Amino acid sequence: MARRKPRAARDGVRSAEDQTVAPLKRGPWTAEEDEVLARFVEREGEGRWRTLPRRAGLLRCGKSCRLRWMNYLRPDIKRGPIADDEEDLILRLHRVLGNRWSLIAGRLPGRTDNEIKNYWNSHLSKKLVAQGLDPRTHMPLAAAAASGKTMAPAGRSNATASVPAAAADKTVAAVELARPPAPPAVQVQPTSSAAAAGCDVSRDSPADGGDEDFAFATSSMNLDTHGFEGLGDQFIADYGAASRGGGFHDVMGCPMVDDDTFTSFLDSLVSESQFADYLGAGDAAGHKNDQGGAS
DNA sequence: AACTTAGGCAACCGCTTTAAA
DNA sequence: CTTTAAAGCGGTTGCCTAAGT
Repeated sequence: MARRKPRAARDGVRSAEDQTVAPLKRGPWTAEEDEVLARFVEREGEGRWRTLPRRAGLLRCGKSCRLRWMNYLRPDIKRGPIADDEEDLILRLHRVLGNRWSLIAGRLPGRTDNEIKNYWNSHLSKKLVAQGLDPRTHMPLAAAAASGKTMAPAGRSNATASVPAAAADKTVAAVELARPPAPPAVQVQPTSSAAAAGCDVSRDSPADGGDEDFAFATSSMNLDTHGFEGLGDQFIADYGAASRGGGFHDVMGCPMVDDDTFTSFLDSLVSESQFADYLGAGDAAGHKNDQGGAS
């Protein structure tokens, strides 16, 4: 449901994308528009969003069309309330990934990043607070307050605010993992270490299918005295060794893992049994089950 | 019944990265 | 190498509605 009054109508400002001949429509999508868009995309396929409105005969910007399709019209969208197992998975993934909504959504078939983000903001974050946990760090609120170190907002905004774009990377976290912070629990921030190591810690690229690498994600973990999920940092090292068959790579002076490794790691979160397998046998060869990239 | 408040969520904004020209 | 278009992401906004007073 759309209820937002078009911003242009509120402040008279039009974006560059709106500087077109016909005034673009904003706000709620009508059933007719939905039908036009859905039919067009089904016929022509996704992509070329910028020109799609004109080709489809819609008075919307391409961005709006893409968003509408991705978050609402796509045939594989799952409707209905978030199930308990989905909620549990979101919690676990968020603990690892932070506010990487698209990546989290990529592990919940049929769910969109927007949906998960909204669900988090309106339900889960409050749930954690009610349990005495910091929704950003998943640490006990008292501990977080005492340490004065809380997880910076995950995702690009944080990264961009503190790290030059060119400094983004897949590698930093592994460096941190090799030297986990001393207690009390501290949320590792990619920023300083990235800068120090000259590594790149920002978002993943669309080209890699949307999967963040293991390194960045783990940089968002709570590397407290118990390690990830209380399993201990050794798990991380073991996991990397098992899934790569040779331990973490070392590239440009920064140990790192590839997308497959990280994907397997995420899959292990999706499946408790797989997770247990990793802990037990360390045989990750049969567990690679990439479900695709982000939404 | 009328009014106020808070929650939920779709849509939009600003920004970055990547690829193509 | 530079510029531009396209795609994608996370944060924010603000309308609608249910609950509370």
